[in-house]
Amino acid sequence: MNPLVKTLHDIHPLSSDARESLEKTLQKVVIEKEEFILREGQVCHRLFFIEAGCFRGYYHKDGKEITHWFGFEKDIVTSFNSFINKTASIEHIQALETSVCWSISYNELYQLYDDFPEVERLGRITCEQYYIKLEDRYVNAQFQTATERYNKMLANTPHILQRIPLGHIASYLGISQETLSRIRAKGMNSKNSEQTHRS
Amino acid sequence: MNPLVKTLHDIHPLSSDARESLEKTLQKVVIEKEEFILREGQVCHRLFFIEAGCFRGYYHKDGKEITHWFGFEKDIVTSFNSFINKTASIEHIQALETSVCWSISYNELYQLYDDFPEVERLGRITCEQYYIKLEDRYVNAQFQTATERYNKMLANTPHILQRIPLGHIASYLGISQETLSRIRAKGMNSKNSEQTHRS
DNA sequence: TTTCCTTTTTGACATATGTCAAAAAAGCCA
DNA sequence: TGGCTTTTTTGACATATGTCAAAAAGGAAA
Repeated sequence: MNPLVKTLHDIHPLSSDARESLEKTLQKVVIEKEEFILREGQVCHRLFFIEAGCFRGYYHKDGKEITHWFGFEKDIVTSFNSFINKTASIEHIQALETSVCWSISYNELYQLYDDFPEVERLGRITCEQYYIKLEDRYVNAQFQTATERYNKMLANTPHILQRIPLGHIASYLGISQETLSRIRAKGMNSKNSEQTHRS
Repeated sequence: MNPLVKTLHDIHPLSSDARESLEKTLQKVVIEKEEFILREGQVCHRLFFIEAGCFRGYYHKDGKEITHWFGFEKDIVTSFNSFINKTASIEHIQALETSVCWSISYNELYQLYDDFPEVERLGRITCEQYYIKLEDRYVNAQFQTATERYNKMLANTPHILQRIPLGHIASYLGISQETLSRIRAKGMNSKNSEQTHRS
């Protein structure tokens, strides 16, 4: 079974008709490292489900790149506002590793919503889950110190630290790379010493 | 017609059966200024649609209150994570003015989702819209300066500044009240002089 | 108006983080 | 291995914002 369909089916059961339509619609696509699936200013017409690899979304501010999200295996990637409202995207979406995805267009997805209420339910549930994750990130972002944000990342999503250059991570945390470096240096002596074990 | 039902119907048409069920289910409730509809630690079992009035969501950090959202007329208010996942809420929800709301319980809502695909569609669309708004706030929160955040608020949601004490707004913007006061003082001389016109 | 209470502003100083430049370390590959 | 590039760290200094305390301003009620 297509891995996305399996993931969805585990969240909420799909009829065999819905499964079949989904499988027929999803397109497999391989994106090379550094390649873009969306550029600032374009309208995002597709969703991507990551089977393997990772992506980042970023935009430019004062000449600097601001990375505001990462996507990994089992994540759904799109420029949300652009996809839903058909507006020009403010962000670039770039593969950080050569990645394997399953992709569906806006029109295909909405046809499935019309044909299969279970699919629309999955759409609703998925959106709710992403909302909750974003809300958590939001509270972190605005109301915790940089050190707290880094430590939370170390505790909750250490895989990000292992796969992504620190420059992107600093940007994601909303601090300069130098500040991130200093936060890491301080943490070294204490119990959170896993960084020292890298080979 | 119930104002929430009208708002929903304008987004996506509801069958008369669905409208009727909704109207039957929604409970009108008046909440006094300063009163809470949810306390930290409780599970949030209900959604509230604001017909008139306003609310804030806040939690405590280092002994201080952190306000992380406001809700006004036509907004839907709940502790999202708690409502969806039935977990203890980390936030308090408090009326900032005496408010009139329409309320529905989790079980009632999910019964409507089962009975009427149009209602579930509205649930999906509403969630998508709230996601987009939150994403915008997130990008603001983490990647703009306090002055930029304040000016954006002045441009996009001036009604908030007129209805809510500056202490709450400073907290919402992620800065101290003193810093907000200084930002406002600086803006005074320039074109954004609307604060000076207050009677 | 006068008093009282709340909200907002101002001042002095402390701290976190940013910026720019350079050094050090790590990764890559011929 | 040696040389080249990229990534990460370190240092010196600038700036934004926080904290605490007090003053000023604004609102409500007698």
